[in-house]
Amino acid sequence: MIITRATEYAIRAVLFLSKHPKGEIVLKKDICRTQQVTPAFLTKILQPLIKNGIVGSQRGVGGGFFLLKEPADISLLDIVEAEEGQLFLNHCLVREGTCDRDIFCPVHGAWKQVRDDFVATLKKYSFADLIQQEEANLSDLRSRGITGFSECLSAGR
Amino acid sequence: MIITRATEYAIRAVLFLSKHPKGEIVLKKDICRTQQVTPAFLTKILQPLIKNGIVGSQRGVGGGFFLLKEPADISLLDIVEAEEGQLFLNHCLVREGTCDRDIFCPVHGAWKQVRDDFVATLKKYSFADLIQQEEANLSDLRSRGITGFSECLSAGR
DNA sequence: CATATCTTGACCTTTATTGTTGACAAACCA
DNA sequence: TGGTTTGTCAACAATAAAGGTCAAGATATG
Repeated sequence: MIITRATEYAIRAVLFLSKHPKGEIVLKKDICRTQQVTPAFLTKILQPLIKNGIVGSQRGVGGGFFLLKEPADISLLDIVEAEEGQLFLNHCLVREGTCDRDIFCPVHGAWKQVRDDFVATLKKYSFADLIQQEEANLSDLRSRGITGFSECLSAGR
Repeated sequence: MIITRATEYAIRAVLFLSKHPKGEIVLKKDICRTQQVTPAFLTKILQPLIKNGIVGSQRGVGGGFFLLKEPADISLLDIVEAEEGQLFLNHCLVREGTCDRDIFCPVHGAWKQVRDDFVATLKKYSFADLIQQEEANLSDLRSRGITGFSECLSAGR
C-alpha cells in the first residue's frame, strides 16, 4: 500500500506552483526540470488537478499552468484524491453492499475509522504549511553550508 | 491505495482463529468455507503469519492452524505488516537516501507524520476488540430478527 | 504403509502503474 | 492569414503488482 508516483509528482508540481505569485503562469518545461518529471507524464498528471479546479492552464505562446487556489486552501488530501480518487483502504468500503459480510463483520467498522483518521490527517497538511517547512529546511541547510539543489527550487532563468 | 485481498483474507482468518479456544487446531477447510477464500490462496496467505509467529501450524491427520498469541495481543497492524511488509506510504520513505530531494523536500516530513499516525491507528485495533464488536453486531442483528450468516461464523460440523 | 494435512516454489492471468506517442485545439504574433 | 507555441486527449506499450493455481514434497497419524 503506497501512494503512486503520479500522486507524488502532482504534489511536487503543486508545491512548485505554490511558490510562485498567485496567477503567475509557469511553463511546463520549468516544472519538469525542477521537479524531475518528464513532460508527457506531467501533462497526464496535471489533468486531474485541472479537472478538480486546483490548477488552471493557458494555451499558446506564454501559456502554462498556475494555481487556482491559495496554497493555504489546498491540502495533501486534495491532491491525493484528485489523482487516486476517493480513499477507501479496503474493498468493502468502496460501495455499500459490495461485501455480503458487511452486516456482521467487525473489521468494516474498524477500517471505516482508520480511513476517517487517515483522511483527517492528510487534510491537515496545506501547501502553505509545506512551503513554510521547506523554507525552514533550506535555512537550516544554508546555515550548515550545504548547497547545490537550487535547480530543484526555481526555474533559474 | 488500498489494502490487498491477501491482507483482508488474513484478517478474516485470524479473526476466525481468535474465536476458537487457545491452542485449538482449526482445519484449513473450515477457515476457507467460513471466510470465503480458496484453499490454495489461503495457504499462501497464512505463510507470512506463520513466519511472523502469529499463527502456528500442525501437519498430518488432525492438523491445521491455531493462534500463537492472545487475540488481545494481535493488532490489525500486525496482520497488515506481516502481509504487506512495513508501511511506507511513499517511495521516499522506503530507505534513507532513496530520494535525492530528501534534504530539503518538505513533503517527506509530512508523509512521515501521516504514516506514523496511520500506524498508530492500526495498532489500536486488537482482535479481542474485533471479536467483541462482532458479538455486538450479531446481538443487534438477532434482536432485529435477521439471520442466515451462521455458516460464516463457525465450522458447523 | 496409506492417508491426511501443511510447505514450497514455480507458474499463470488479470489489473494497475508508469509512462510514450501522435493527432488536435487554441492562443499568440508577425 | 498562417506559422509557432503551447496545452488536450485518446490510444498504445512496457513493466510491475495483485490474485490466484498447481504439483511435488515433507510430516504426522493410525
